[in-house]
Amino acid sequence: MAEGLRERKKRETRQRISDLATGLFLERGFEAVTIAEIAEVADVSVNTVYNYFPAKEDLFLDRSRGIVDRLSRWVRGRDDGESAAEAVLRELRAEVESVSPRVGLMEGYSRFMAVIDGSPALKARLWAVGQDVLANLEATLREETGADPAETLPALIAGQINWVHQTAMSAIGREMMAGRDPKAVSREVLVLIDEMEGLLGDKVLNYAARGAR
Amino acid sequence: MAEGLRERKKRETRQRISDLATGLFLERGFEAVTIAEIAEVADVSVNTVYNYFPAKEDLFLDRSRGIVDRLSRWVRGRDDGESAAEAVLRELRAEVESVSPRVGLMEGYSRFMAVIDGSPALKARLWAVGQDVLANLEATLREETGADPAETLPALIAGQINWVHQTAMSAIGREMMAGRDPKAVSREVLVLIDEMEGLLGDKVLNYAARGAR
DNA sequence: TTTAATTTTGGGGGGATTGCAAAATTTAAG
DNA sequence: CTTAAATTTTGCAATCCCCCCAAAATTAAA
Repeated sequence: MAEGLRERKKRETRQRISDLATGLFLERGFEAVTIAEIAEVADVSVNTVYNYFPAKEDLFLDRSRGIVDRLSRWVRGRDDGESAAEAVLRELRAEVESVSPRVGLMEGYSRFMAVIDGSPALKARLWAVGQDVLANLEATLREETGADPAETLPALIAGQINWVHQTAMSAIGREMMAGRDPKAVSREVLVLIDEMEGLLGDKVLNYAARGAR
Repeated sequence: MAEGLRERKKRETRQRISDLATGLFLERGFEAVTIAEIAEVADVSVNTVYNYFPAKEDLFLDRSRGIVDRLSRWVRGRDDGESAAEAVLRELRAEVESVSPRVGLMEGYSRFMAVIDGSPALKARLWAVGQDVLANLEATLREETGADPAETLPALIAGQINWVHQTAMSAIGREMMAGRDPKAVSREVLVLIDEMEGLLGDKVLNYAARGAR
């Protein structure tokens, strides 16, 4: 599967447009930058921008697509005897504890969050992504437990697990945007995660334990 | 405080525009109806429509503003010895059990939900309203418990309570949209609420109990 | 009746997004 | 290497949401 010139160019063009656009957004905010301007800076036509990105938001949130199965992967990879919620808590803690940029714990994330915070369109889009994550998780829980389609529990458990994840992520976003130090935020969020775990009911904490009974 | 001619006319005009717009949306969907068309049907100028409604979505979700303090009111009105979560569960059950149109349990709600479901803009707006509800609830919990501003628990409890409410509401929306009978949905959702209560942790269920120390 | 305050309207324009067909580029074939 | 087919880029026109401003119409107040 050798990659031809055409494919490579397409990939490069797409990346260049996204990078330049992101730079402009970080500098001046989402709404202040026009598609026409991005096209000009990237030296392509406006239509070409739309050939690669269906909407303006996709220029900034290009990566967010890759995380729709994040929770699902964590659940699928749970250890023996470990429940779905426990696996998510463990993985989440690992990311936070290691001050991973994948959860936004990095220098410069504050500007990124500020751009999102300043744009209702971006916030709405992020929420939509979150909905996909939730639907995905519910489907995974159903598969993993072989639950009857009429069963409502998987959706509820997914909701609870998703709440933990979302709450942690938004806490990170909020604190980072406030200019806090990533390591300090990491410590705080770990405490927050402990607190959330303490609030969860036993049924949630034990749902879909691998190899149980 | 007699109401002058001017005020009455304004109120009537606003209502007429909203009603006509809603009718068109229900008939043909949100995006398929243009503001210009609404203005024409209402016999006003496009600018007048914008004088009353800041955005197109407000023409359809005009009422949703009045519910931002719904959960807060329920919590504030909790009985002696009753916690915040218990109060919300009680009020929610009462609404659902009485097949109240306020929670969407009514004839014709299916078409309403279908319009929302078919429009990302409307869904995003509803989510934003939900965020307001959540923020409101958190503030109320802080007030009611006199929690320290640095305390994170109120936000978490608010999140859990909000989850119950949102989940119940979206279940209603989903089932109603599927053309189910309101009374049947009412019964089902009551079961769902029981199930959710069974998932909540004790700390959540007992938070902010009135009169407790 | 005159004057002040408030609404409505028309006109203009910016910016996102879409559709279409022509032009440019890359690939494949001969 | 030349040519034809496939793919990408581009220009152009158009739709629609939304905003701004000043003139015109309407209502309230003096």
